Amino acid sequence: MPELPEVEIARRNLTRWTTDRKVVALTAYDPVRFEGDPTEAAQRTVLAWQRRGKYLLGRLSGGLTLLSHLGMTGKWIANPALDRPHVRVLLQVETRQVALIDARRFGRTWLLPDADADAHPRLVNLGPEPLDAAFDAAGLRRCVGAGRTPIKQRLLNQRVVAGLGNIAVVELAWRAGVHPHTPCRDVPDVAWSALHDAMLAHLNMVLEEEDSPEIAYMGERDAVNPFLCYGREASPCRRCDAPIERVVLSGRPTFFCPSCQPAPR
DNA sequence: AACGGAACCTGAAAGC
DNA sequence: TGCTTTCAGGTTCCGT
Repeated sequence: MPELPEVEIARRNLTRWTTDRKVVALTAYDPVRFEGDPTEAAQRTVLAWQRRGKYLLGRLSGGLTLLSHLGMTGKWIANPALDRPHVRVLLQVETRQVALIDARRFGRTWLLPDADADAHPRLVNLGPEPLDAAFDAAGLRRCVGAGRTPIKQRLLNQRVVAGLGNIAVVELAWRAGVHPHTPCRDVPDVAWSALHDAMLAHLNMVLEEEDSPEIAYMGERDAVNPFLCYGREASPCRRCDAPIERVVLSGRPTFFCPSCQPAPR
């Protein structure tokens, strides 16, 4: 269940594993979730891996891009065991192979000409990158706007900001002391810099905490909950000891502290 | 336009 | 123990 930090870690791993190497073969085992002709990747060189929101773009020589979205359970790993289940895409380069593992099959992969990838409908409407140095608290406020929609729902919209997921939004609302239900127009002026700080603090914490060749997502065996509020229903709030509550907002599990994140009137 | 709900999928965990 | 239900860090689509 990858969000921005997990996708960024995948980008760094893929860069380390495949950049400047020649593609021996690209294989798609799940045609329904793969668009394009995988055989066209052979003999090309992997030039670079980029990230936009939760999307990975693998640039190949000769003007082709391998576009990848990890869905809910996708992850790129190096040299998978031969009996590893759920291998959906296999990219073999000189000296190594990397695989997209995706149990739930919500992930999607495309092999497209660069121009088609850059103009892909999934990418063109994405909001700004949270980690862009030019994206500050004022920018966040501007993108979110002043409507009646709950702040959590707005921040989950990839057109508003690209890359934030359910956990990130739960975490940054807790960090900033803002209730997830707060209508955007009612977010206090002083809260915007707190929200922006919280966003960066959360993303950077996860980038550091989960940096590894294979991330164990929540729910997988061995997974440890590294988050401050998410998934901690009924546990004491790390700031004030009040029990964390769980509700459903926009169909997604939502955790908050009723004491440090007072409900909007 | 905005919003809720269903759909797309599977497997681990909880419930009976 | 074993069958059933619930739930999950995403996104699109469709009807009201």
